[in-house]
Formats: sequence, C-alpha cells, structure tokens
Amino acid sequence: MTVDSSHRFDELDTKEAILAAAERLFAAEGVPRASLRAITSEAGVNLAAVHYHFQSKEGLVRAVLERRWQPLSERRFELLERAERSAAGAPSAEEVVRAFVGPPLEMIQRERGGHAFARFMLGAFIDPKGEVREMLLEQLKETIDRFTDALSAALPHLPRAEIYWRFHFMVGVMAHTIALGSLVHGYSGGLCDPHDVEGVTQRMVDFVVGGFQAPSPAGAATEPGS
Amino acid sequence: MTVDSSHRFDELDTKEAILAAAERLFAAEGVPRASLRAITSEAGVNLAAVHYHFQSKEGLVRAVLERRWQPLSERRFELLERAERSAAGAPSAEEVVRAFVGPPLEMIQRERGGHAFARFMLGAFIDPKGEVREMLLEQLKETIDRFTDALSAALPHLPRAEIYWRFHFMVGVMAHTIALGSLVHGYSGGLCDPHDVEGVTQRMVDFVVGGFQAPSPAGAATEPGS
DNA sequence: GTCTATAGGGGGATAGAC
DNA sequence: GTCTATCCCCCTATAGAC
Repeated sequence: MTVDSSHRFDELDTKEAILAAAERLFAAEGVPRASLRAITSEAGVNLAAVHYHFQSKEGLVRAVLERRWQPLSERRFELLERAERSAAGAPSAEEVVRAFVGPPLEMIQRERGGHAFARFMLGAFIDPKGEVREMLLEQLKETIDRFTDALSAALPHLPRAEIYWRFHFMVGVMAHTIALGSLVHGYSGGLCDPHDVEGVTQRMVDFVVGGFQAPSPAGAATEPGS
Repeated sequence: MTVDSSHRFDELDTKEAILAAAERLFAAEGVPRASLRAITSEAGVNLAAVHYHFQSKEGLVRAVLERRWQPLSERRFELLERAERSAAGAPSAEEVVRAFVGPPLEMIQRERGGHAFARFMLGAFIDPKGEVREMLLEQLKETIDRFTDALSAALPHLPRAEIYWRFHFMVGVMAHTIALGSLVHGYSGGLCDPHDVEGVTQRMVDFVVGGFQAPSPAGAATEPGS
C-alpha cells in the first residue's frame, strides 16, 4: 500500500488551508497585493506547498473561484428545476429571475466578507489579462443557456435577441448589487439597508421582472443581415 | 491633437503624453501590470517625470480617471438640464434614464479601446484597497443627488428608498454593459450586436424604465390610487 | 523641468534534502 | 508531501547632476 488515509488527510488539509487563506486574502487585499508568502503564512503551511498543489499563483486563483462558482451554479439549477416541477406550464419570469439572482445574495450573506469576495470574483471577469475569465465564461455557458431558455418560455413574445440583452442587464443588476450593494446604505443617507437580504432580493426581482416585461422595440431587431 | 494654449507648452506636453500612455496601458494590461517603465517608455518621456508631475503611481491612476470622469458627469448634467428645460413639468423617467446611461456608451464608443477603459474604471471601484475609489465616490455624490431627485419627480409615487435602490440597479445595468457588453455578441451566438450604440442604449432605457415602473413592495408602498 | 543612476524592497518560482 | 534556502526577476521611488 503506497496510499493510506493519513496521507490523504494531510493533503486535503493543507490544500484546504491554502484555499481558505487565499480566499480571504484575495478578497481583502486584491489578488496582486495578496502575496503567496502572506497566504501560506496565514494558512500555516510552507510557501512551496502552493506550487506543489496549484502549480502557480494563477492556478490558485482559479481553484479558489471554481470552488465557489460550482455550488452557486448548482443552487441556481436546483431552484430553477424546482420551479419547473411545481409550475403547471412553464415557470413565470418572476420565478426564473428569483432562481438566478437569489443564490448569489444568499452566498455572500452566509460567508464573512462576502461582499469582498464578490468584488474579487467580479474582478476576475474584468481583468483584461485574466486567464481565469475563460474558465468562468465556460462554466457560465450552461447557466446562460438554461436561463435564457426558461425566460423565453416565460416570455414567448420576446425575440430571442431581446432575451439575451435583458438577461445581460439582469446579470448587471445582480453583479453590481453583490459587489457594491453596501454603498447604497451610505448614499441613501441610511435609508436603504443592504443587509436585508430578503428585501434586496425582492427589490431586484421586482426591478428585473419589470424590465423583462417592458415592451420590446417595435421595428428594431438586432439581427445582423436578415 | 494637443492643446497649445500657454507658455507651458513643454510641461503640458509631457504631462499629456504620460496621461495618454497611462490610460492606454492601464486599460490594456491592468494597473498592477502596467509599469511606470512601460508607460514612460511609450510616452517617450523619462521615468522620473511621473513622480515629478503625479507624485506616485497612485496619483497617476487618479489623474487618468479624473480626466475622463468629469466630462462624463458634465455630459449627463447637460442632457438632464436639456430635458428639464424642454419638459412642461418634470422630465419623464425615460428622459432621465437616457441622460444617465447614454453618455457612458457614447464615451466608450468614441475612444479606441473604450470597453477596456470602462473595465479599468470599474476596477477602480472594485479594488478593495482603492484609495482612488474615495475620489470617484465623492464625485459621484452630485450625480446621485441630481438624478435621484429627477427620478423622484418623475415617479412621485415611489418611496425615496425605492428610488435609491432602483438607481443602484440602473448603475449596475449601465456599468455591466459598458464593461462587459461585448460578451453578449458571443453568448447570443451573434444575435446581439454590442456595437450598435443606438440600439443598446434604447434597450437599456426600455429595460431600466420598465424596472422603475414596476410596482413597489407592498410594505412600504404608497400606491398611486390605481 | 528633465535626466541618469541607484537605492531598496518586494515578488513568484524552484532545487534538493528530508 | 513538506520544508529550507535561494535564484532572479522587475518594480516604485528618490537623490543629485544638468
């Protein structure tokens, strides 16, 4: 036997410790400022362990994001499927929208420093040299397909191009709210409470559903050619 | 191309050259990867000139953003005031929304690499250690005040807190579209054309106005006698 | 104001012992 | 799998001559 359970435990332990420390520091300091030295120091492991487990700093960034991204997608699909099963016909636009915008808010409220982590994740999309972006976009593909299909079914009068645009706008509302929603408290003079997850979710859903239900441009299709 | 209006021609020239090169490289490479060496090399000036004119790299980042931010705000105010003058009473929600979301799209279409610059600017808001963020938020203050006031006037039935939330959602739609709108072409299978500025603006306006016109949540709502 | 030269301090990555 | 020690890179910032 070359493999026994204690070795596996150690490996998982070290790996997890690195991931946890990296997640915190990437979010709190930003990827470029979070040095591998600081991460391994906080994790209580050796500097070289990062390269053993993740090959490079870039690989570590990718692993940290992937770990959060997958449960998020699964949670969205779970809610979407639940709505599909319970609905007589197709789920309503409101149900679909809620299945999309709800899970991210749940996630960032569950974790400490969730807003910071959301900014870190959004930063991975924005980074002009982000190789990690490709991975995220790849994983996003299935989510886009399934949610645009569900929205098309809920809003059959909308041309497919409009569905894509409005889906994109919904992503903007969601991303901006999980990343920078905490600012609203300040510039509303304390009138708005970003920590009220239920309330914020409901407001996002109302707004986005209102947007989806807006009349579509009469003559202006975006289709190139035809 | 350059403005030669004073005796300090040389100084302005050097400063402008640095700003132009920095703007391009910050957008193309990201701030951390864009070294002062690369910037001064591209600008054809000396490395030390950056510190003479901008004190530090951080100061340069601030100057680059400020230079684009101010005309953007002024353009928004100009459109808002035009709508206020031409309207019988208060401008409609649609006019106000258009005055807010239109100028950023105009800006990024005018400049080469506009999307990349938009991502750079959004990155400044997202950066957890961004000292530049304070400056941007300060400048954003006046924009927030004037546009939320105008939206309140257009939608008097909405509680002020809802106005702030929906304004925030509108910012999300706008920011996400100028930063990542080019992705829509890909994931719509070519169905959507992000370069059609008129069309994209109209779609954003329709969506956002639809969101603003959604019924407000039961609890705090003041229904307009419907 | 502009330049050269250099200080001074990180950083990511790796080889090789254990 | 883990650790120590180290390589070698490139960066921002500044002092001081012109």
